[in-house]
Amino acid sequence: MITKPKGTYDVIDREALKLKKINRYIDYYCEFYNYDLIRTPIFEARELFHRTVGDDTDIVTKETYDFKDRSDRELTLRPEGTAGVVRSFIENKMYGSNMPRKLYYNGTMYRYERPGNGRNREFTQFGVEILGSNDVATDVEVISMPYRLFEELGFKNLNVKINNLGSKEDREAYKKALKEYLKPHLDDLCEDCKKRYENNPLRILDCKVDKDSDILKNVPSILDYQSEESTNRFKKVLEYLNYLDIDYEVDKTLVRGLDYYDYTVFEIVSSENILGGASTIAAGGRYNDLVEKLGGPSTPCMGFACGIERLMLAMDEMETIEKRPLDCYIMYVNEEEKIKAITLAQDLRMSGVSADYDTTGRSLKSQFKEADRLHAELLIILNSEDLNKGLINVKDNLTKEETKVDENEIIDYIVSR
RNA sequence: GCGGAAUUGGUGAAGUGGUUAACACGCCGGAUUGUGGCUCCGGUAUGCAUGGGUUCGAUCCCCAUAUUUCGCCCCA
Repeated sequence: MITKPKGTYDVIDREALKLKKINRYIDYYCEFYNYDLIRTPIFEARELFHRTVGDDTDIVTKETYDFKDRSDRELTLRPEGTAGVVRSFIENKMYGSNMPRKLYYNGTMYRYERPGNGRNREFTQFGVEILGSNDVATDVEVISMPYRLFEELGFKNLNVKINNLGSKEDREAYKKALKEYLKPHLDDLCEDCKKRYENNPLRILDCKVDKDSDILKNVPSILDYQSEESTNRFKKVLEYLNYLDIDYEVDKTLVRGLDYYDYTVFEIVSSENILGGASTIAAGGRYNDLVEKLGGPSTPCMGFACGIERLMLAMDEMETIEKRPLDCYIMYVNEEEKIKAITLAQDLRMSGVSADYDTTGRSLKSQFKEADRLHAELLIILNSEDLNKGLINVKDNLTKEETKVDENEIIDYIVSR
């Protein structure tokens, strides 16, 4: 038997219903928040992700799916969504008009990592990018939009963790201070942190191993090394969050795994037990230098990405998902009735009524059972005798009332119910 | 990449080194030969992830592989 590749999964039955619901909410919400849909390629030039996500990040160094096509082009399956959106923004010269540009995407991403609960090699992210605004209202919108969306989907205990990484200069100043502080304690840190000390000292802050050590408890705060402008900006973000009634918690150890972030960064965490270690359902932040870095005009941006699989997982705990009931189920036994069944089904469907009938040659009894399984609201029980008189037998599956309706009026009769 | 656990039908699962692998749900058929959902009766794994090994004999013991899962790393 050929099985699915490791780290991939099929979406069927109940999962499919959950996915449909999530996707509907996403499209609906994005419309009301005035975001335009964007779809970019699933593979891009390898170079793109090195320049955006960062050469030293794990995502790029250990987790990408890289391949050469038949003309030896170096390509990579996208590990995240922002890079492609920014590339498209520049390539299509979207900066020329209609700024800021508010975009949303919803598609599969690929990372070669160890699969687990809420983690897959092919996974889906929905995300939003606002390009061309440095206003704090933008930061707040990008945080509140997914927060409200998740609430609407049924999430109860959501928590926003937020931090301010400041400008590039702020971060350089802080890194310096951090290294200064850690230098005498270097031997007490875990192996990974020793490596991080040189490449990416900020990441030591959210190290799980050393988290509870006194060294990290007394570490200088990133918030103390920022310019007045940056500090005031962050204050304003928090103030606006209050206006929008978003619960948040400043977490000064929150840094993100992608290199392009600056100023506001955040995560939305769910406390649903089923998520276990995958409790972060969305995360994002500001990236004011990225567009310029990729060759576009200096454009401040803010965005987030959300893991659809994690939403689907958590939805199991929250509610029953049921298939929408069928409007009509048509039953028949002989050939004459069958022909009427297939034509009537077509007419009903074209009139906006969902309809179905048996195609496996089941007994009438089984057809009744099937109708109940589908929660059909109306049963159309065809029989030759009535058909010859131009009548069709319609039974209300709730009241059990049966009516004979003229063949020519059947569509109107059902539609007007 | 490192360490632990798991893997029995469509599903939830019981089980034992030795004839036909419980039970339940579901599904199919019948009682009711064209009006069901209740009830009753019957059917439903040549098979216990895959490949080796130990054994007279393995689903059960051992090894390997795969997949899933938990923790680390990382991250959505």
